[in-house]
Amino acid sequence: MKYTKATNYALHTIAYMIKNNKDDKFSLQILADNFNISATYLSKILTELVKADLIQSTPGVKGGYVLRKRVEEISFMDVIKATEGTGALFSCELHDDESGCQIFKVMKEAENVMKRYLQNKKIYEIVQYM
Amino acid sequence: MKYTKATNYALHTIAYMIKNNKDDKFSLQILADNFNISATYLSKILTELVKADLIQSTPGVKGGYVLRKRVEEISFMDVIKATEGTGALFSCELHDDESGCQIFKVMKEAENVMKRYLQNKKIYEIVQYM
DNA sequence: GATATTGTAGACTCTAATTATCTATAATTA
DNA sequence: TAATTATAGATAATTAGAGTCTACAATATC
Ligand code: SF4
Ligand code: SF4
Repeated sequence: MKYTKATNYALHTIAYMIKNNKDDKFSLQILADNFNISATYLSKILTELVKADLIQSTPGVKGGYVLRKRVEEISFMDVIKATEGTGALFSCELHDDESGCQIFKVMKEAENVMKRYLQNKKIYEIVQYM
Repeated sequence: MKYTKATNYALHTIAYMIKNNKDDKFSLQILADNFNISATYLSKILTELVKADLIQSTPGVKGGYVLRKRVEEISFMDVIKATEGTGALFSCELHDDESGCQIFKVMKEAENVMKRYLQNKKIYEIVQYM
């Protein structure tokens, strides 16, 4: 069980945008060069952030990505949710109804305490130390 | 990012043993039949629990598995650690030194709050409700 | 000591997810 | 219209997860 690299790239991209003039527009190419990955690949990741309404994209000349929210409103969890999805970390198909299951309940609550922590941590808070 | 099925099987096995006379010896075949998986596959999983000293195995006639600890000492985390390993959920190779990294620090602490929760939850506590 | 029983190690297979890349297309500005 | 920028789609490589099968080692019982 590991976070995907996509989550890593997404977190870094947001951190990068906040760090380098949070109101600027950033081009895909510039951002992708930072990680040495292809622009189309990063695009797929950033498109998830667009769908999550964390950033906005505009095509065409002078286009690029720009933050959609105030930095105080962008938490680690917001980004992670966009790239990792919302499914539970623990699930099973042995019984087909997990509700009322004690094992599931514990695992789910454990997941929730982690997520609450990440929801309360904003990315801008740590950017100044990078 | 999801927990592996091996973790699911491991948790269920321990819960099963606690529920069905915690001092008995259980044969691999009996346990595997519960999940409809091959005995050798479950063996690989249970061997991890043996290495983690949670259960003990004895081969030969009248052999099987038996709990190694008092039920008060077996937490969710103990079992999960055995099957999922101890590596961090979040890691990266972009910078090769993660220590001092702010992103890593947040992600690691988030993971830790989940793990602390799971360390405090003992399996026997929920068995009675299954 | 031979035999039946039980767990383990190793080789191996199958599938699905992750991690990408490349090409083509759509939208926008100048 | 041409240049620029993001996105969708097809596709491929790699890895991790999930599982089986065969052979083997250890133990008890006769
Ligand atoms: S007891 Fe819970 S975790 Fe176990 S098989 Fe049933 S629903 Fe799944
Ligand atoms: S800043 Fe931290 S998470 Fe990002 S690449 Fe460096 S070590 Fe990894």
